[in-house]
Amino acid sequence: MESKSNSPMVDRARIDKLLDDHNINLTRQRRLIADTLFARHQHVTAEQLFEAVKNTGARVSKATVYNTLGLFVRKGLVREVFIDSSRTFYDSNTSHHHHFYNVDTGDLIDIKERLAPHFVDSDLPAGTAMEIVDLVIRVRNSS
Amino acid sequence: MESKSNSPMVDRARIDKLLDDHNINLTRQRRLIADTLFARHQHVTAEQLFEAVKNTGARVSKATVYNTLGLFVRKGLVREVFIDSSRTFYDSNTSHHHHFYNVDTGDLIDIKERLAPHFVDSDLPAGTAMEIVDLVIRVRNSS
DNA sequence: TCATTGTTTTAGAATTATTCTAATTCTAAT
DNA sequence: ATTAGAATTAGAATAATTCTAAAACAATGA
Repeated sequence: MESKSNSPMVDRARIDKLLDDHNINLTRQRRLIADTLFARHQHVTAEQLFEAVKNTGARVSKATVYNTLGLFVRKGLVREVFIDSSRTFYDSNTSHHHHFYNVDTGDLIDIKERLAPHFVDSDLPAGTAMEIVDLVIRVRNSS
Repeated sequence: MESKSNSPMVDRARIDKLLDDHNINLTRQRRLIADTLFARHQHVTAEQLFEAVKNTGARVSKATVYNTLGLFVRKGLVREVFIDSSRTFYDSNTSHHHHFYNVDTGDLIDIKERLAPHFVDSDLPAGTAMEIVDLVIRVRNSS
């Protein structure tokens, strides 16, 4: 039994259900991208994901990787983490957590503890509601 | 008494001293950029600053605005705040504080209180040292 | 079943933020 | 003044991201 897929067959149903549960229409490209992205918990850039998908032998354009990641973000499947102007990461873990970013290695590491301060509505600017809290702690290798 | 400068003469000495105190060589372009940037506390993108400088009648290239902002960041005169892939703000206030970002208006608003969690060395990944804590609370207009 | 129409998705092309590098300007020494 | 080296500038190149026109798909009716 052969397969061109980059993930074991047992995962196919899981990925399909994941997309379906989030009201995302199934397409060949979206499956390929999701297979690679959700193979494990990871932080990847659009470029890295594009390369990873390409390495499975699949043909998907970079624009589609961007479009699909944007869709996944809107649908709550992945979370965007903005590190700097040329490093937007996509985190396959959407649970509420924060990140260490190692400026020397480029690694993004989860902060397990919920150490973020708690904000209540009255803390926010008048007429606004909280969307999301982004906490990134930049660290460097202590040489 | 006339002046092509976009800031009152009383500020000239202040700006010059500011750059000098941070070991930044004075040049025509850097003065023009700093005059506009430090006219008041503000959060601006490189593009906005470029336009603002241009509106004073001065001729400075956009590349120089980018290069100069990068230099100012390295010298600790301004702080970079990464909001998303096409919105890097430069904050003329370098004191330790965080931001509300209104996704509807694009406004960046200081959080006065030091509500960020306190991290000690042992909280950090092994072999790393803290660089900076970036906390951005995204809010939206509650319609 | 097969057009027809409207909707969704894809990906090449265009855009735009940012960086790079070659040319220019400045500084210091002779 | 002239040269040599360092610092600075800005036009050109790059690369991340978005746009849009074409392609694929879905739904409807003859």
